[in-house]
Amino acid sequence: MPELPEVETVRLSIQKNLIGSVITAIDIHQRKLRQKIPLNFKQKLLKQKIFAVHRRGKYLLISTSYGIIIIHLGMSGRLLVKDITPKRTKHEHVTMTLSNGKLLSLIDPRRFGLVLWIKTLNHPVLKKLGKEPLTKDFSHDYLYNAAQKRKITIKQLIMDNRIVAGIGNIYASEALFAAKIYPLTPANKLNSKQCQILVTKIKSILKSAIKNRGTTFRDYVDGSGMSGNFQKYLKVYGRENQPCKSCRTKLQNIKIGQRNTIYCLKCQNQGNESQPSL
DNA sequence: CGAAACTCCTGAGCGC
DNA sequence: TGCGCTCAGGAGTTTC
Repeated sequence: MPELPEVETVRLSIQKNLIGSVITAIDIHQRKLRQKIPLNFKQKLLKQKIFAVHRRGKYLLISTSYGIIIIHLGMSGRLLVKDITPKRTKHEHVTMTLSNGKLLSLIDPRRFGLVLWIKTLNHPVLKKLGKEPLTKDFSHDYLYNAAQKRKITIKQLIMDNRIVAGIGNIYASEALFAAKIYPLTPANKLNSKQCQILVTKIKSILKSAIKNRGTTFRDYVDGSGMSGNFQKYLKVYGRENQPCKSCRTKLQNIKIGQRNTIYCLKCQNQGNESQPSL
């Protein structure tokens, strides 16, 4: 499930093949994704040149000479740059032929992904997004202030893309473990120090995951089909009933907002007065 | 307004 | 071997 580090890894792996290329053909085999791919998608983008590939949260932004392609990989999405082959693979919903002889291909079995053409960055999908976690704007003051007004759990807060963009279930779970914060803690019960530690851990974990080219748990691969490495460093995600890497206590699983949340009962103290150490 | 429940979708994994 | 069931979950929508 691609979160910020996986999307960034895809971006880095596809950008060299895209920049400077012209889109010479577009084939849409399945329009029904999270939103329907508009009928004018092809007409807008045909013969346009690609200038840059950016990322915002979990969204990829491909800038062309006329507008921008927004791609979200949802749960099971893959965006591959590959050689042109005669037959299309299963669940290959959109392909774009490039002037350099490559094919940009979106494969998404569960169809939770998104492909849109937008004229400018001033679009509702992007405007709703919160802070970019690896920028200075995402500070402990910002998180603390955002948390003060909210009764939801801290895990739900950091997974809310309107607050901070790009953190999903894997990295939220890992960051809370690293910060020694109990995932069910109400957001407004966190003190300033805990926010500071949490922000620091979110940044360091995301950076480390990008360095390791993301987490391959099930489906995820980068733009060239290569798996990530960060799964080797996961401390809680996917480790229900296994011993905590820090204290050997059996890790617990709870549902928070319908999502599995693995945590250590001992390391992630339930008391607000706990003073997590760095 | 916030919060929680519900919705979309398909492959994998399971028991029988 | 294959059927039927459950689960995974990002983000939009609905309900209260």
